[in-house]
Amino acid sequence: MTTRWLTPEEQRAWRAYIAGSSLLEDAIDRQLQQDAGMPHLYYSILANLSEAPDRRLRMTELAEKSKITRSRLTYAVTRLEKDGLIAREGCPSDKRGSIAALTDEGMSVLERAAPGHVATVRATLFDRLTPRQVRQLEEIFSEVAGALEDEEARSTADEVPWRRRSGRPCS
Amino acid sequence: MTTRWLTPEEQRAWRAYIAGSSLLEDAIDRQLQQDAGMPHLYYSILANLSEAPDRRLRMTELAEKSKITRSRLTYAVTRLEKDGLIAREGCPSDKRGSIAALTDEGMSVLERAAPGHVATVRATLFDRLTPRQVRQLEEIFSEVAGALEDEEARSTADEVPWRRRSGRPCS
DNA sequence: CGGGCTTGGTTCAAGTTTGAAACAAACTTA
DNA sequence: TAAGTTTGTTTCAAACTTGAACCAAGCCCG
Repeated sequence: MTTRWLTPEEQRAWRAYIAGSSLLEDAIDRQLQQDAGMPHLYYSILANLSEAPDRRLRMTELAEKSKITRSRLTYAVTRLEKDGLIAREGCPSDKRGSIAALTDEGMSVLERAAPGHVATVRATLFDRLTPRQVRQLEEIFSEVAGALEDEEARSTADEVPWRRRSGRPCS
Repeated sequence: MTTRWLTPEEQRAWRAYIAGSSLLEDAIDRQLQQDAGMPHLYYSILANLSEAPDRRLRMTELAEKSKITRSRLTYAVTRLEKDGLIAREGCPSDKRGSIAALTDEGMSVLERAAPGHVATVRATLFDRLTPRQVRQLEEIFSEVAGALEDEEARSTADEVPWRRRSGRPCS
């Protein structure tokens, strides 16, 4: 099939998105690195933990909430643990499992960093958008996220499909 | 000043954006890594070069177009040069300068990768959006990018302002 | 029970990113 | 014109990311 290239409007949107999202992430990373000594992702991990019941979560769940690989999370948690912001606990019910728990210090670092972070997000994003644009932003990225999550679910479920029926034809 | 927290709508939009943009970049990186052996950023660098007059650009210009630091670009170009996709040339008019030129091989790698890349961008983003949303996407991120670029310009211009007038008071 | 597959997590090497420092050429100005 | 500053780029070490490989512990079924 011959490629359907992007229309001029799509091109413009795509370029604006690439530029804007990259500058935005940079700005947020810089602010958090300055004021809290950690990149945005690490802050988000702490934030996700802080909202979990009892402020603790299995590694896999935390990775899913944070939309990152387990491997990346392992590295991040190791760092945050060294900093004393997270504690690792074994999972009693499943001895394979490991639980990340936000420490009191982690919570207070998070609380101290939050105002500056929100201020940056406002200054760079929300204070520049109309309410309608805020709604559109949500719709657009919910759609994208939803689609990509489904796809991921489907692709891991179907993994190597020809293996799932011991090679015999459908019947 | 007491923090203006995000409204519930803003919260939802922000979370959707964080999740969606991160999954989107991952998907695009994976596709390009698979099919072209390079991450999205490197592809964009080649694309930016391909559009420049004579397919060559000063490092700093290329870094600006790509919205990345010079340091990051140096690393990327070094890699792409090893792969034979870019050639470095000295700048005749300014001996400090260095020019990145897209090689023929670089151009053809780019051309071969383009269809798959566009297909992914379509499948994950544009084929899921209404024309109105495409327009909004452009407006939102143009606004953000514009603001952050201005800010950057302003901050580098004003650098250490108390030094610019040999310390004497305004008069 | 006892293989064999799946799941939860970590480890490892290779690749990338970051920000500060280093360099060198160009510019400015006394 | 020499000293000092700015500009263009690279270098370096430390931090982070990636994906594949690995190691256990649970699960399943004959």
